[in-house]
Amino acid sequence: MTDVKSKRLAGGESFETADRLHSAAIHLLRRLRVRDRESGVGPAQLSALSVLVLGGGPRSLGELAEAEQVRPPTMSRIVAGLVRAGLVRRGKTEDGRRIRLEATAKGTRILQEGRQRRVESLAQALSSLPEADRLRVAELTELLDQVLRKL
Amino acid sequence: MTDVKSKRLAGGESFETADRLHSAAIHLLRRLRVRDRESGVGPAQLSALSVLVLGGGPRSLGELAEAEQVRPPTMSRIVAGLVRAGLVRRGKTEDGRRIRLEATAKGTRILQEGRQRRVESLAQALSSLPEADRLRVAELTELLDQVLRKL
DNA sequence: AGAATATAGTTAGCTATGCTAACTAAATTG
DNA sequence: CAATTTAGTTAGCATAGCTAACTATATTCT
Repeated sequence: MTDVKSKRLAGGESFETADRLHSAAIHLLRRLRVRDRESGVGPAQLSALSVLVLGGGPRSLGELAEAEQVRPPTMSRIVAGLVRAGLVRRGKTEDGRRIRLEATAKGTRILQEGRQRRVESLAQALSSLPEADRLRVAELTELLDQVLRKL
Repeated sequence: MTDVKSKRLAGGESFETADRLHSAAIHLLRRLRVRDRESGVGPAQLSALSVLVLGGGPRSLGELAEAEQVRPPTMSRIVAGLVRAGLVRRGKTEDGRRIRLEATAKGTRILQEGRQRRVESLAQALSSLPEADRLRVAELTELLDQVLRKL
């Protein structure tokens, strides 16, 4: 398992890039997550809420769990917190087992505000880059989205 | 607070890019963190350990807390877990209040293995890209490092 | 020197978030 | 219509975030 070379053969020179990308993502979120605490909503709740608000409408609990890569019991509790806080509404579906989860107006507002705060400082850092680099980052972010779809 | 325009003036058109970059980072880590669980070491412990192993040598608890953007009591408990698991060693310094935290050989090994696993799937996704795109992702990573230094 | 203050870490207690195991209720299948 | 499968919840455990309050060591001030 400590044999780095065999893994490099599998991943090619991509390993180095992957490692740095991973590290950059960690440090990026580590900085931004501090601002999330201002919203008074936990990080998992905020993330689940963002799927409901930005991810295109209502979902079942199982779909939410899948999107967030957590187990159903974990999502069940996260949703319970969101409902208690009045940020998400539980609805019924044709299938009596499934629930329909939808963000409330308050939930949508809270999420947008938090998102605003979070992204603000990152946007400022980007602004300080030279024009050319800024455009390049925008361009490459698209590419990154493509890579993530393959994960 | 819901006035997006005023923020866009502050951050310029960078806001859109920042938002997407932020989202990409979230999704990236959401996928990779699942594999971290295989190591049997919690995410906060793993991250703190990585600072000690990859961040260039021993640190005090306060420095670790700063690097991880958490409060001292939180880091105190994270370190306690790492020491209990034999991954980190507590040492003394000239200043009797400060402690010197250093990764053990086992800690270093565990971290490298986990890092390997984590990055593996990302590296594979990168490998499936056309050569040109792969180089562009590498480019983005460099730019991203620059941006992070400004955060 | 000795008292007052500041700094580094820890402990205690709260909430949130991950998990697995075991349960309930509804739908589907045989 | 009984057996199985599926969706979600409940219970119980560990980790990880916080603040408040404490201990111990250093530093500063009289």
